[in-house]
Amino acid sequence: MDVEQQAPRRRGRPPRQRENLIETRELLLRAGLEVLTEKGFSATGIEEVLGRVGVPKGSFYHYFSSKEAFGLDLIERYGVFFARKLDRHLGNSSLAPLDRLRSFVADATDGMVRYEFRRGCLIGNLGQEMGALPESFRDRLKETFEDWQVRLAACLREAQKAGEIAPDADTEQLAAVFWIGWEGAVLRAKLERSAKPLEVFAGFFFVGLAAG
Amino acid sequence: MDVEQQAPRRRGRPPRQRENLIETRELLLRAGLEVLTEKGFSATGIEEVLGRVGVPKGSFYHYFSSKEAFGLDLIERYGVFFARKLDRHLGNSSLAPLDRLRSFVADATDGMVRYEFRRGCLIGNLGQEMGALPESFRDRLKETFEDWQVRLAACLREAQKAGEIAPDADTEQLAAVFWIGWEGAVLRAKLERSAKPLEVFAGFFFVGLAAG
DNA sequence: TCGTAACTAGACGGTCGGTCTAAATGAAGG
DNA sequence: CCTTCATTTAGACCGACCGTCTAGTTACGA
Repeated sequence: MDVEQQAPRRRGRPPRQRENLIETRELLLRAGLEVLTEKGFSATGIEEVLGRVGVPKGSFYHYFSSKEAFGLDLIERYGVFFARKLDRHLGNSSLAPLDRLRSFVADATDGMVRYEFRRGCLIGNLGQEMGALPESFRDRLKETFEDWQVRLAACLREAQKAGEIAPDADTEQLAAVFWIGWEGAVLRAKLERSAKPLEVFAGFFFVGLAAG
Repeated sequence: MDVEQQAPRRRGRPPRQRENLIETRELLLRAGLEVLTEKGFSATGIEEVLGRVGVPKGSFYHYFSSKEAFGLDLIERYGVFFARKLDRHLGNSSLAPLDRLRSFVADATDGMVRYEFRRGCLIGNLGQEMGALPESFRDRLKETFEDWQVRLAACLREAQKAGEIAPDADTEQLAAVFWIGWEGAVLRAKLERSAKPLEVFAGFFFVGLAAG
């Protein structure tokens, strides 16, 4: 799924008939996502992103006012992309609530395997880097985590109704634990180049769920 | 505990009588630890490290063959420092085994509070950055985690003997879960500038331990 | 006192992020 | 059709900074 290099670009305003052509801005965002999930923000130069898709620097600063703005856009984008994936799984009412979470775990694990554990989670990456990032990133990253947490908590409440977990369990807190641990597992999986950490954490989480 | 700036340095080989004086190399490592736990490896320039302690660039490359070598030294150093801290807690036989782990958690939490959540775990930081780091770091980081895991597993076995956790629990795996989740919690605590993630994860972990 | 090892000063080349100007092209209006 | 203007690309350029390296300074041992 690598972003393919576009053919050499013609100068000037491009013809409107380009419905099949991927827009430059879109191209930059996709490539940015790829690179930043691998290397993070500080370690990535704009030029590397540009090089991947054969877009010159002038275009970048036409579409984005700065690297910081580009990063914020990527966070937004990744948050939406991920929330959609999450909903696809957690909202799948043909499965029992906890099986929906299991299916998300399987999907995410598969995603890491597919890229040979080179790519992690953009939000986790940037969170870790926060010490070196523009302060504007912090709230966005926090909000993104909270958003995911809300979606998971809803699923856990359903699990509660279905009797899969204890009725007095704090679903909000359990959802928080999941994302805390999951990010740790992704980090570790990237380091070890192995799906083991993901399995180990998920396994423990499901056991712990039962214990409330 | 910030590394204080040394007095302006004289040129040339320093007099041997410097027992009270902190050695330059030592100074650089301490400052490096401070900065890298905050900002990671890629985002940190050696000039920032040098500036903190008033050491000129030439000295750096006298003591370390490269930034990479410096980083490897820091990993080694941090690993030892942390293992010692771990042993102090987990080997404290005046406490029940699980209380020893609790005391480590409290100590580590306190450490993060003290630095206002600006500093995280060096190993976790670099692990996340691995995509942009020299490949030589990978094994060191993995080994460090494994080392911590072994130490914790020993403590958990004691807990098992003391009947604090189920006799058939897989202590190796539980130790792995702890470090996976703990790193995630540290990441999140840094992002949120709050001890809550640490508490939330630790709380869940201890409950899950009981459930085996 | 001289030679060498230990250490420092800072120049150097290279890269990066961001800006800026020029050029190319399509769209809209007459 | 032809002019004008908005849109987008090309890439030179600048200042900042990074990691490396060489020349130089100083202490120590013989």
